[in-house]
Amino acid sequence: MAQLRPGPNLSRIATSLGVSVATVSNALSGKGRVSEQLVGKIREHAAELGYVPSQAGRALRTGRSGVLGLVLPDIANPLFPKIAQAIEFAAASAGYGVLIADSRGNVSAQTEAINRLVERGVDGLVIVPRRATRISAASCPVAVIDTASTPGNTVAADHWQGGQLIAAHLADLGHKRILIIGNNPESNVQNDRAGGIRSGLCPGMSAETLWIEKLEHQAGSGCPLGLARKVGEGFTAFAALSDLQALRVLTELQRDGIHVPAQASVTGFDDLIWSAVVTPALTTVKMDMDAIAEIAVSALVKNIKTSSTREGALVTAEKDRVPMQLIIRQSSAPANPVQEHLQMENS
Amino acid sequence: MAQLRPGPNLSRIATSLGVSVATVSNALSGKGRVSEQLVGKIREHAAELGYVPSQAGRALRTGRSGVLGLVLPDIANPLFPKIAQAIEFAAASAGYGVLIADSRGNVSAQTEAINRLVERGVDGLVIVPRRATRISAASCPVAVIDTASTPGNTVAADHWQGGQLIAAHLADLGHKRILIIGNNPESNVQNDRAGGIRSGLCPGMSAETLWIEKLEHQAGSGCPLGLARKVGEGFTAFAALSDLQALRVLTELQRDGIHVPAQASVTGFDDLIWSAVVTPALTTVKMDMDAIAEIAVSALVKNIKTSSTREGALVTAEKDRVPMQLIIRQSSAPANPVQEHLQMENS
DNA sequence: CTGAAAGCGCTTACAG
DNA sequence: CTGAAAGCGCTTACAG
Repeated sequence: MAQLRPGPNLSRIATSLGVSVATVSNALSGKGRVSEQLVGKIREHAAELGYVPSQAGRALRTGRSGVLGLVLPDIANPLFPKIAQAIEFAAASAGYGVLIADSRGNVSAQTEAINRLVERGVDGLVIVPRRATRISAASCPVAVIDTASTPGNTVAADHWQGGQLIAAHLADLGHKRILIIGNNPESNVQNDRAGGIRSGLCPGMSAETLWIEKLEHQAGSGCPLGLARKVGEGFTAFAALSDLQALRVLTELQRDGIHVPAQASVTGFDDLIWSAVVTPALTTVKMDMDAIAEIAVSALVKNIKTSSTREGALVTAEKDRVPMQLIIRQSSAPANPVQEHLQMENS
Repeated sequence: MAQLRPGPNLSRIATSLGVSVATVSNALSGKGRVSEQLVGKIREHAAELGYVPSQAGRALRTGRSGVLGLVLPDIANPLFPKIAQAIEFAAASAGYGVLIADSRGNVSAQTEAINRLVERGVDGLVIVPRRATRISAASCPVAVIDTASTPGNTVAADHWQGGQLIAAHLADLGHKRILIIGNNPESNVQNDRAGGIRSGLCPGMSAETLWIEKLEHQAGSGCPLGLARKVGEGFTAFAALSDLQALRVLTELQRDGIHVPAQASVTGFDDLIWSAVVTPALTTVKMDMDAIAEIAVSALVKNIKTSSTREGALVTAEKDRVPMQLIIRQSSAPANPVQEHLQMENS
């Protein structure tokens, strides 16, 4: 049988150096009590040989794979890149790999995705759940990222506070009538954001909410939202509950000859890739994904290292709310001369 | 020491059934020659017990982890969701898991990411390279996804042909002067697309290329591109080399009072999430990511199963070019009454 | 400070 | 058709 892993293993280093594998293992891991000089010699030799420890061997022995699973409701979601990047970074920093699984489609696909990951032996799971799914305890520690309203949630952006930032910003700009625009009345995230906006309104301000239908991505753009008419009715600010909807709002207004921000302000959420690219650039509220990922991963890792059984439960200790941050861009500049002047200069 | 994996293992099933582990293993894998009835009994019992094979044990024994690595130049890239989703699906269908790594930043980060994955014991690697990186042969099979112009490339969308689709579409619409808009003259992908467009022009048509600077995502929108002036100069079609740039073009034109598509057509590439959402919806050219992923993964899997050594090289046998597909939406409807009528009806 | 030994769970020739 | 045995590479008590 061919040598499957061409690289050297512990015993090759051991024999080559005339010591035992146990000593090599201890020297390399820094755990056992090995003499300084021997440690040096062993490490040097290992490096020379280009030794790479076998994850399989280690995993079999320790019962830990060193891998975390990431389950997403829909990888095609535009927020995904940021989540994945942040989780991957946090995991890599903690010495873990990240296995992905897409629960595209329904809830049963989510369960399947979780199972696939568990079968691959992940030590823990980061789950961004679909709608308001309750995650039935998997057989490993689980961290859930969504909103405070989600049962079993561990950590999330403070969407409510994010909404308040939008409200305060629009108040500063002097807006009185706000139209909140979402596409999913069932979404915890969107409800938190909308609630935050309403709770943050100042006296004299009012808000209505418009739930628009979800677009089929293939089908081309849906019905016009009639936003120009809303401007006619006196709405001057459109607060979308996601940048994707903000984009829809912005382009429809522009197409219908409404000038943004001179005639109406548009704001979004999430600071998605295009928010800085469109003209005018979108004012938005950003999650601190790196912080969220860091909290989720470290909670998971702590749990993994603590409990010696793999029987996992939700890592619920924390329940962190990570504050969001307002990013002011041109789409919500106030429609007064001073601001317009400034805006022209830096555009 | 606590039982790390709570689940049953082969020997538990074996003793519980009074047979040998070898027989259980053979029955479950369907490889060995085990009597029909015994196979049935064993499988049934395994299912009852909720047996999940240990990947670690299997990996250690076989030298294969059953995991593929996916290396991306920048996970924050908006194309990433589609790539990841497609690769994950293709891999899962072939019985493989997908470990991700982000080579954010420079080329050395890419090498590091590859090493991290190799150290985790991936059986093969799917790499979307940065710029024109040459992938130095890693110690496992590698499939590279980029363009035909990329050295060592295995499979990619036919970006050139995609460009030709755009050219033919604009020709059909009666456009004469085309402005091609890209942001990276070094990019193989963008050059292929631009070349395809130019090569597909009909007699009487002409194209110029405008390379715009890359936006810093944080910095807010960059300088205006002066597109309205280009309309004044007689350009009637703006062919962006990616939907992100198309979005920038579309919103700037609209902000400056140019009506799309009445006064100018706008097209993009990639069918990114927002292309169907904006008003007017973007005409674009779509990659068949599922096909690309399927080809890359199956080439990898074939190579993994064939070669018994893990010494991998680039899986270069195929060199497939997967055709792209034109998706016509409102942003490039011709500016004649008939079309405008149709457009109103289905909008 | 160092080493001999056991064992994690699996698969695969080989023998019966 | 079935089983006994070896061994993948590692870590961890335990003994010296």
